[in-house]
Amino acid sequence: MTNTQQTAVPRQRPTMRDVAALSGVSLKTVSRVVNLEPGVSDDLTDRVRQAAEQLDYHPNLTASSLRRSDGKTQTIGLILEDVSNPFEAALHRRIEEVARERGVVVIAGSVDEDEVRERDLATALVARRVDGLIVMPTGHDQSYLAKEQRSGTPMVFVDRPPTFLDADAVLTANATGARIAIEHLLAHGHRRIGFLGDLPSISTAIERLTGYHDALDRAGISVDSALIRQALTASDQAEVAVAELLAAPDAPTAIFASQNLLTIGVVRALHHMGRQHEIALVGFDDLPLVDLLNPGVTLVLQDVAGLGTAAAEILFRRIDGDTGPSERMILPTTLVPKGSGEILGPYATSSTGTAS
Amino acid sequence: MTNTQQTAVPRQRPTMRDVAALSGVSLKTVSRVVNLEPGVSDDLTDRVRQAAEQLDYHPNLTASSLRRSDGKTQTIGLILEDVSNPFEAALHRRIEEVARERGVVVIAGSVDEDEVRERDLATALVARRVDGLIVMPTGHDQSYLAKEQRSGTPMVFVDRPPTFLDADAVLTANATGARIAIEHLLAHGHRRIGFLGDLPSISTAIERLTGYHDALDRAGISVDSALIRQALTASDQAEVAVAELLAAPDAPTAIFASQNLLTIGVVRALHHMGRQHEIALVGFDDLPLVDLLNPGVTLVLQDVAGLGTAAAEILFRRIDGDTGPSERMILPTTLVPKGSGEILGPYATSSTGTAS
DNA sequence: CTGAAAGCGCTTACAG
DNA sequence: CTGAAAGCGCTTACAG
Repeated sequence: MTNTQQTAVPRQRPTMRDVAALSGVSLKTVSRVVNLEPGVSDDLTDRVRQAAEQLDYHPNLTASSLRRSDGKTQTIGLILEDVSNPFEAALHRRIEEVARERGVVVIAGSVDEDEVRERDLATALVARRVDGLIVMPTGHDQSYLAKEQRSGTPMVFVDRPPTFLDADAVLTANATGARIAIEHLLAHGHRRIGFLGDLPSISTAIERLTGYHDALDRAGISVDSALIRQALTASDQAEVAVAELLAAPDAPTAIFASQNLLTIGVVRALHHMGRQHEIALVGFDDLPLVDLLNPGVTLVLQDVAGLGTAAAEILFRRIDGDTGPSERMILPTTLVPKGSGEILGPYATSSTGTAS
Repeated sequence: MTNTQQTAVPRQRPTMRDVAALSGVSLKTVSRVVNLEPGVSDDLTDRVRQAAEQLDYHPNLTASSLRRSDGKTQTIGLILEDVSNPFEAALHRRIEEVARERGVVVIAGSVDEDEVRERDLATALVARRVDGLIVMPTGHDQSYLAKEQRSGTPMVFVDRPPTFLDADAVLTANATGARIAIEHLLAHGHRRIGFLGDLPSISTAIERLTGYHDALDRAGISVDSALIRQALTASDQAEVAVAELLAAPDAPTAIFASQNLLTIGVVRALHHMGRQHEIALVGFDDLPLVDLLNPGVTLVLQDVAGLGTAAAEILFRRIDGDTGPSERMILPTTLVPKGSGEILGPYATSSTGTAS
């Protein structure tokens, strides 16, 4: 009756050997019962179960996967830029759900925009012999993963395609999404439309700029490079850029923010200037609470759930042995009018805006 | 010169044995070089390094941890309600950062509010022999973890304390935070203050209600249970609750939303009714973009970074062998006035509001 | 239906 | 300074 619970010495974890000894059978019989292999008599099955229960035996999956012929660890790796970014956290959740149905867990990690961290994390995951990898690439060269790929670690890229590597990828139709956003603004009577973009080293940033060009080209409007501001990575930079754009002569009457942090900066700038009902705005990517703003912010939404689910499903097909040629899946975007994108521009006609 | 790269058969991964054979040394010497153990001649070290490079050898951490005397997998588990919830995703990121400095990766999983999933995830993590566990508990009984704890898996609880289990916990001062929120509203001349709460089965929900009671008690105001709405789990429920509260005779002039989803519902309801400048509001937990609303929403913020960092640091102290009595760390909140909480109530005096 | 031996890829505990 | 043998906890490939 002494109170030794608090300072209990960590007992050794029981092993199959312990269960075998207690139930008076061989190791192999315990293994059969634990793995639900058929062909063990009811009597022995019961004895093993009771012994396992009594000892509180829990199988060691790492030992089992080491010996097992397929070598599966029932673990996959997920390389993100930042697990706490809402878009990526949503991606993570979808991937987790697909994995969970198969008894697989996910090791996720953040590499910011650091190529060295991307490689270090990949190494750490491979060292743990994950069954596969889902990567949102940061660096501009994923050829370092080719050896791993050939060694039998399947990998799927998400949101951004791999560079210098042939692998599956699940992407958003960034150019088309951006083009539709610009066409929406054109339809509402805007001709001078500002573009706010992220680092041009990020493939999605370039694709969205391409969509901007495409829309203007199709409309026969020449692109004015003074309206294009790139390499913006944070909302305060976007805020400054908007102030500058609107202060210039021949200022834009509408703005396209090609990433959610930049959209925040634009909203902030317009509200501070009190011009939120005058300058039209369409943003790329979701933003919470945006419908409570006045005006609401018109957004181009990616299919985050679709991206995550598809990436995970393709990965598991590969893990299951599919060796077909690499696949590229492109998911469409949706433009959701909320108010800011429907502000009429100087070229608006009486019929403008009825389409949306 | 045939193009076999595309259909390359997965080569077997090279092992230490392969490196030993190629460099003409023993397995043990390779192990010494790989683990940077001292006392290997420069000559052999070079030969081993070259062979490893040539074969593209990468050590198998799962095999090494199986044999290693400390048995560490350099992996920890994180049990959350939802990895995509902003509060939890931020927690995840902080924990990841602390882990990364030690070469440890994080397996995180979501259990929603499902006790069965909580146990299943814990089992999956233990099967992989994680070095420790950080848990945001969902169920109302964590005694099932006692055996794991005694078997030597350290664990730290975060955000919510464990039930029926003695373990470290890092928590927010929920009652105090709620009390300060109510005192803020009282100071601005409100006497009838609505309370919106989550499921009373969630400990933090109860603590925040306690803070509400405390503030009113201290002010000598009797609690009117008609103003208290509990078991609200989603923003639309909060929206309905606000409509009902404000429609009642002797309606509240201020509202305290004790959780971020509920705050969203209140904002939505007030904006729809056009009463956002009339009814005061303080919310618990962070909400993005809230400063762009009109009025901005006054919030009680938790120290998310502090919670995550502290939980991880305590866990690693335990993993390193600290066997001291279990610790409970309570982090303070911060009230950030943004406008909605400073709307004056019917009992406001001329000096009201100067304090904040 | 049951089990003894070997081995997954590595480290430990020795011996030389 | 180097290495041969044993073993971490389990599954494989047999044999009975």
